[in-house]
Amino acid sequence: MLITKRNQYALRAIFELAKYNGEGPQKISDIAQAQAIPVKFLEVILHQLKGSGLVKSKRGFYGGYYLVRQPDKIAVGDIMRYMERNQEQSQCVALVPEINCPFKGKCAFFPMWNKVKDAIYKVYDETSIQDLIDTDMKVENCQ
Amino acid sequence: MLITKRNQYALRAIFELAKYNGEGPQKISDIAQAQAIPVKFLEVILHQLKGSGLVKSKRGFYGGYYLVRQPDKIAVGDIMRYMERNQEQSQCVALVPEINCPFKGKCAFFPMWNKVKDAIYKVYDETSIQDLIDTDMKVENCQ
DNA sequence: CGCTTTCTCGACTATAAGAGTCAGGAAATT
DNA sequence: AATTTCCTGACTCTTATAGTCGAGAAAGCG
Repeated sequence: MLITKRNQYALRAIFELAKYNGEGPQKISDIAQAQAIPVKFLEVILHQLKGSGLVKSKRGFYGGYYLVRQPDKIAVGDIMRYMERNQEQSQCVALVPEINCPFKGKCAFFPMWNKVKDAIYKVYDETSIQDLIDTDMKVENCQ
Repeated sequence: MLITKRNQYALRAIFELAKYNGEGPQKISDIAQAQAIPVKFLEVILHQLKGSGLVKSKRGFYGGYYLVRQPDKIAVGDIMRYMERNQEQSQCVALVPEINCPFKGKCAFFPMWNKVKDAIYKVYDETSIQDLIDTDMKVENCQ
């Protein structure tokens, strides 16, 4: 699979937060239900996302998660870049861990993999969470 | 990993065949050695690739695999499309098997995933095996 | 012809990344 | 004080992918 569940869930969680942006913190359990994500797994993911500075949380009765920025100021690329940050350094364009590459520094495919990566992130960077919400509304109305 | 080993090996195998294009069939074992691919695994992959019509094989003493088309007439996209053909129908843009999608037909992310897929295949289609060989020569000379 | 080389091909096992869970703890709120 | 919610590390489970095995069949060689 091209995109891990974890990353998809991260995207969907922020998408869900954006829907209720300005209405106070949203509970993990509600987000999980709305986006069909296992609650415990989402706990882990949202906690991880705090590190990105995109979301903050509040504990207690009226607790939950909320967005720090407006949905139109958050690009999908911001989220994906954060979620993939650990792989970035060590991997040849999100593909082969460089340590295991038998063609270190002499790989004919390297430039192409880079182009692929750039092309993917171009789409990610051109898509804001607000765009996704707009799409969502269209889809809901049509069918 | 974005690209499976299997698909990378398929690409590398055809790349290797292209290097010796016109010099008769190349043995699996030679290709495997040159591209650091487990022999038995490569057997499976090359056999699979016959179905694409890109390669043919010959058994016996001077046997091996060879390209049907010229390297400049083979795009990386041709290979990748063939290797991923089974996933294509059932998967939402090489991502989530549609059967398991909780948002059937109403997914706000669907258009973005399509754009991503198109962007990737645009790069693949614009890169011929001959391009990779040209890149390879440059890389070899520089270092 | 018999021998070697090479591809053929289904069935099998192994591995590792990712998915998801558990259990107890800590802060807010009422 | 009680309840609700997030916090957090350590754990297990699952599945796709990777890779192997072994017997067989065509092609050429001498």
